[in-house]
Order: sequence, then C-alpha cells, then structure tokens
Amino acid sequence: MVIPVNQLRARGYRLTPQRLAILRVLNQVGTHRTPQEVYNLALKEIPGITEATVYRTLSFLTAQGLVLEAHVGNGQLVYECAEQVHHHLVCRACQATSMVDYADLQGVFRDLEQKTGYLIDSRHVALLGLCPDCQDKTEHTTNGKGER
Amino acid sequence: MVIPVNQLRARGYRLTPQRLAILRVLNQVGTHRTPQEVYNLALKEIPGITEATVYRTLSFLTAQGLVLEAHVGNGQLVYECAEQVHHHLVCRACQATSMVDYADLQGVFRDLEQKTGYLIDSRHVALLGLCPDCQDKTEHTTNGKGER
DNA sequence: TTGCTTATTGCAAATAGTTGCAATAACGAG
DNA sequence: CTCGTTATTGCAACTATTTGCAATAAGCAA
Ligand SMILES: [Mn+2]
Ligand SMILES: [Mn+2]
Ligand SMILES: [Zn+2]
Ligand SMILES: [Zn+2]
Repeated sequence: MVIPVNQLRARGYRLTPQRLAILRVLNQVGTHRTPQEVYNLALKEIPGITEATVYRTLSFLTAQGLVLEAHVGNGQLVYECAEQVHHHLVCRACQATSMVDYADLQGVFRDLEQKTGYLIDSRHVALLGLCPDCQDKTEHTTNGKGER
Repeated sequence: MVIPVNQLRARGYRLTPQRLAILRVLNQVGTHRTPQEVYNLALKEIPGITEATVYRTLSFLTAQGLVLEAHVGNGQLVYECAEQVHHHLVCRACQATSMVDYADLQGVFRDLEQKTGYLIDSRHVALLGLCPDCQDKTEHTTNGKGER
C-alpha cells in the first residue's frame, strides 16, 4: 500500500514530513486511533511535532479522503487509514467493534438519495448497540418482551 | 408533551431543578442544540447552574432515552428532546440538515442484526453528503463521470 | 542551485469538555 | 414534618481540541 504522494501535490498541497509520518503511523497500526495516540506515535518519528499539527493533519487527511474518522460511542473521535472503506457496529457495553461491509449500507444510501435528492457519501458510519456477548450478560434483567 | 417525572424517580434517579430546566429548554427549542447553547438557555432558568452539570445532565438524559445526541459533521455534539426518534442527512458544504424517517433505516438494521448477532439501537444517526443545492453549486467543477 | 511564493508548522492563548471531591438537597421512611 | 441516606451539584483542577499569528520550509521557476 502506497502513500499517494502525487495526489496531494497534484492538488496543490505540500508533502510534509509531519503528514507522511502520520500517514505512516496510521498505516502501521491498521486500526482506529485517537488523536492523542497518533500524537504519541508520531512523536517517535518527528520529535518536534505538536498536538495542534496532529489535529490539523488528521482533519486535513480526512478531508482529502486518505483517512477515515468516526465517533465510536465513547465520545472520542478516532482515525484510521482509508485503504478499504467500511462501517462499524459498536457495543455500548463492552466497546467491542465489528466491521460492516461498505456495500451493506449502499442500498439504503441509494434509496435515501432517491427520496431526498441528497448525495450521501458517509464512508465510515458507526452504529451502536449490544454485541452478542453483552446481550447474554443482560438477559436476566429482561423479560423477553422487548420493552424499552 | 409531558416530562416523564415518574420514569426517572421510578428508576431511582432524582428529579432535580437542573434536570427539569434542561429538559424544558430542549423541549422548547425543538431542534438540535450544542451543550454551550443549552447551558446559556438553562442559565436563564437556573442562574447558578454550571457547565459541568449541563454536560453531565445531557449525557444522563441521553442514557435514559429522554434526549437524543448526534455528531452532525461540524465536530460539535448536539442534543435534542427525544419525542420522536429519527435520523438525519447533513450537508457537508452548507450544514443543512434534513430528517430521515426512523423506519427508513430499520430494514438495514434488521438485516445487520441477522448477519452479526448484534442488537442495533442507534436512534439518531447522521449521514453526511451534499444537499441538492450544494450539488448544483459544485456541478461545474465535476465532469459528470463521478470520479472521487 | 538559488530565490520566491505561500502552504504549513510551532507556539501560546483560547475554548471545550471531563473528573474528583466535599457540600448540598431529593425523597422515602418513620 | 423531620431525619438519614446517598444521588447530584458546584467548584476547581485537569485534559482535550481549536485558533491566530509569526516563523518555517515545500515546491516551483529560473
Ligand atoms: Mn473503521
Ligand atoms: Mn435530530
Ligand atoms: Zn459488548
Ligand atoms: Zn448544502
């Protein structure tokens, strides 16, 4: 997997060591990371890098489509490289996250586009709920009637 | 529309003036508000109320299902009363938000539940994209080929 | 290579949101 | 109505995130 150097430059943006480092960090870890975590990892590569730059760079890379961001329930924004787009199911109870095929939401997206005229381009949605395990654990507190 | 006083007490929580005021504020405005906005409005009713209390109360009311929260693209968390659940389409360009029937996403939710075993209970999803107007405005910069 | 333009960074100050803890006050029991 | 238990608040310190601005350094042209 290659960093799209050219892409950025072609669009008039600059290829700075900070941006490359952050992109590299996200590529290596492979999963979601908070800005703070990215900052700490990037610090090893670019000793002088600042948090402000990390925040700004993550937003920038997200806007450019090279990185995905998401709120995964705990209030923290997280980022990851955008190699393959996808969505998520996140457990409210244990924070477990599972992937959802991008294609699995395309249908609804298309339907909603028809109805509303909007062009929908969410590439990293997180839906909340309870994972199978946590459903079991809370089973004794429910009566199976599905009441809220 | 009535504040579910009993509900809260029945669950062992207390019905404080702060909670009532915040609930009232959200009921009156009817739409999404940021914690800061809620704070300023609540301040008129409870002069001594603090921001910490507002943040905590909004989380609490969300957990209790009396309030809905959502990230609507601009990085800000927003809250609103949970009279009728629904979802949203938000324009990345002009921030316009339109409602999406809750039922319109139920289908996918059920499908995903089948596939994954998760129980999905997101009651206020925000999907991002471009509203019809903003699509027109950026039309001249695209070539109709739909490239990213 | 050298110099110029200007996008990007670092810094510091500002704003937003969270948390521990002691004081307060809901509210059920008597 | 009075009292005791304990959930909730206010406060202050702390952490997270954003922003303005001057200094820096990509990247292009010569
Ligand atoms: Mn992801
Ligand atoms: Mn809403
Ligand atoms: Zn779980
Ligand atoms: Zn728009």
